[in-house]
Amino acid sequence: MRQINQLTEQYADIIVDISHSELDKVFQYRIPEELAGKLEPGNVVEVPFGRGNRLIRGYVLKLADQPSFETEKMKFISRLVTDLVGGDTKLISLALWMRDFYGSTTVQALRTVLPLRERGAPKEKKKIILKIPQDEAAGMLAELKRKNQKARVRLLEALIDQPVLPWEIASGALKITMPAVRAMEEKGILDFESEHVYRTPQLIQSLLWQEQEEAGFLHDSGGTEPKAADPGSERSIREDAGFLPWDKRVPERTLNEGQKAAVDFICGRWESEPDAKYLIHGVTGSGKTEVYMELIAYALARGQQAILLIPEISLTYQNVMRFYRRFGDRISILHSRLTPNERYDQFDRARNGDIDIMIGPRSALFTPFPNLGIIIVDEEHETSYRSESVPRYHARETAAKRASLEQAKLVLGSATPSLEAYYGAQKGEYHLIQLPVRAAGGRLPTVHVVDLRKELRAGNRSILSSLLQEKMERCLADGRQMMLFLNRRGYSGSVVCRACGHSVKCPHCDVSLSLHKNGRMVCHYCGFWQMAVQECPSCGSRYIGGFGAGTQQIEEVVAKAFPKARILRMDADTTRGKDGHAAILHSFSKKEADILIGTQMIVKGHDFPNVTLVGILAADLSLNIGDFRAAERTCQLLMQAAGRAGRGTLAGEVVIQTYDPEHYAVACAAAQEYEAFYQKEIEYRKISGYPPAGGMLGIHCSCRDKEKLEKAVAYLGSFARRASARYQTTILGPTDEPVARINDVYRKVIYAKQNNARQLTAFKNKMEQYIEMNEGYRDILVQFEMN
DNA sequence: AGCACGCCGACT
DNA sequence: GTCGGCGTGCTC
Repeated sequence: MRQINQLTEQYADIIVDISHSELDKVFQYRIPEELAGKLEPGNVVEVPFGRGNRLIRGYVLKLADQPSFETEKMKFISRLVTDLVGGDTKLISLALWMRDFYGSTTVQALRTVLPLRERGAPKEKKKIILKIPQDEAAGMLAELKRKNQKARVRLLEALIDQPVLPWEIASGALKITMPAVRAMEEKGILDFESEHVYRTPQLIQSLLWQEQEEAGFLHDSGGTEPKAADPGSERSIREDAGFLPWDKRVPERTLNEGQKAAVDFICGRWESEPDAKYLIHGVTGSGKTEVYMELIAYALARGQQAILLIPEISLTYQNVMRFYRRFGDRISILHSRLTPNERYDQFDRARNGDIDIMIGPRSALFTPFPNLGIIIVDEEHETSYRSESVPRYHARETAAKRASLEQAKLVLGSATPSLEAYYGAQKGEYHLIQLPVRAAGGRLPTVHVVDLRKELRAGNRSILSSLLQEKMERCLADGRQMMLFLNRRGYSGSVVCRACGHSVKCPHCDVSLSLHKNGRMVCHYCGFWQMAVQECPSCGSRYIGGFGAGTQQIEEVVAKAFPKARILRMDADTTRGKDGHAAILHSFSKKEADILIGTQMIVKGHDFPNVTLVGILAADLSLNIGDFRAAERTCQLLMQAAGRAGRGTLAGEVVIQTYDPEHYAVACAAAQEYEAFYQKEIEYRKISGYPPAGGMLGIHCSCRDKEKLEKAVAYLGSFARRASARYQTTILGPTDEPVARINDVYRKVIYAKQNNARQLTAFKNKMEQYIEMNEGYRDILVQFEMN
């Protein structure tokens, strides 16, 4: 018996749950008898670690039949934490790929890919509390100083200043270690407490979400589908959305020629090209969603599951309802308001076969379906597909990787594809599918371009050109609605002195404060505010005031020009409330307002059939942001904004105001010619070696200490230049990030360009290794971003 | 990261 | 001589 066990004994390769490069390697453990045969890759276990054998969490990477470490020294796994079915070998491969490609520790990658259920009440907050009176502590401080017990002196000084001290501060800034605290605790000087902090009750959060759902029901009938016009009120829709099996449902409307061709094209290759990738380039309103639904239905019919990625912003009730109507309860939806536990539960349902379709932002990509058939990335060009935390993965690229691991289809969809996707299509990595006509039969809008320089020469200094004013009048007279879109990028509303040019900056961030109507100057990065100044802090002049156009100012101007019009404004301020965003859109769709004024957020994926006019107030503002994607962003934004007009049966018009009408981003958007834009832009990328023509690595460094950062980054830059000879990379920088300081943390960046992805990854690894080895980067947060 | 082990300076 | 701080090195 024992011998048989010996012979068949397996060993578990485990990654310990400590994100430290020194520990970022495989540790092998023995599997106790009671767990034999029960472990699978992806399981979470508790293992004894270190001399003290303290129990820590670990991830099972794989099982091995042969030990790769002396078995005598090998310890046993203590217990299985989540006794759920593992077998997530492919997701683990995906995590390891993410680690290598984007740069992170194995744990960080695993944590992103295999989200964990938080245990009971694990969220502990450790604190140190001074137990003796402060004057007594002061006496003790003198004694400690005499004894030269530096660590304790630092701690006591801090405690006299602040009797309750969070452990993070003590261990971080003060470099206090556990033994020091223990000793002082024993002497009765302080108390060491770990207080259980419970996260916000989940119930409230889900209620908030439901509330938004309720609001969504009310205006869902404003959707484009003719079917929604039935007298069925919100109640019957809800019941209809109930729990019929998906295959009992009918397609919500028949597909047009183009849609049908797209579906046939992809389904026709389902078997013969199991890991084929597709890019659907469909003009705004071309009905990509219907195509997605057919593809998903096809996958489901074959016993496969589907993931639909959407940008967070377009997770509106209208969109979601259409899927519910079609697929019923086989769907689950992730959204930002789910707690980690709730999110985990949804993944669990996917694993158990309770659901077949997952819809959600970035993170939905990691849904552990047993037989994934298709991944769809809607609005593939959206910037929110790039994660801002390590590993800084891009959902489009990662989806492609997962699709090939699972032999699943990948479908990207956009009206304005990213250069990456379109370039991929040109190279034959993606099948390109064009949907050039609007599904509802509507025509693409007529676009007018207004040269603001001419306007100024003609003596019109208003934000509204005469053409736009004219169109607005017409639109209002016809009882239609309009959207005014301000393409702004942080400049607007800044407070500038007209005498000396001084602009008022946030004391914590390197951005100008924005002047708001309530007389406050607000920082849009950290939320800092102060009352508006009356005199210039620099020269004392009284000629200081708001400069540039913020949405508030535009609202005022429009209100003055059209006193009878009902205006809604949507920006960071008016949507701050829990559901401000949805409430405003809801109100606008109910025609409670004639004019909707807003920033980027009004552009994304909302259908308002009664909107016939879209005004873009300053098209080129985002051209000057100093990012190689500036032109791409601008063109996409303009085309998307223009696409908001004439979504129903009514013809739409668009007025683009610009200082730079000749710029190809503006001109191509105005002509609605994506292809032309792509040709110009890819040429520029090729010449200058920017993605997607070449690979680019961003090394983002940040630190609270400005000098330390500058010094470290300078060294890093010169090391990068020395290494660049071997890896044939071109180094740019170091330079400040576009926002050089946020919340008192300074930020710098170095870029490396290299056409060969493999070489660039090797270069990244070299840099990673160098940073690990050098003490000088201890306090610097370094993040890699692969493009 | 976090913990034990061990060296060296201060004080009974 | 001993106490205990703080540096050093290792973790299957």
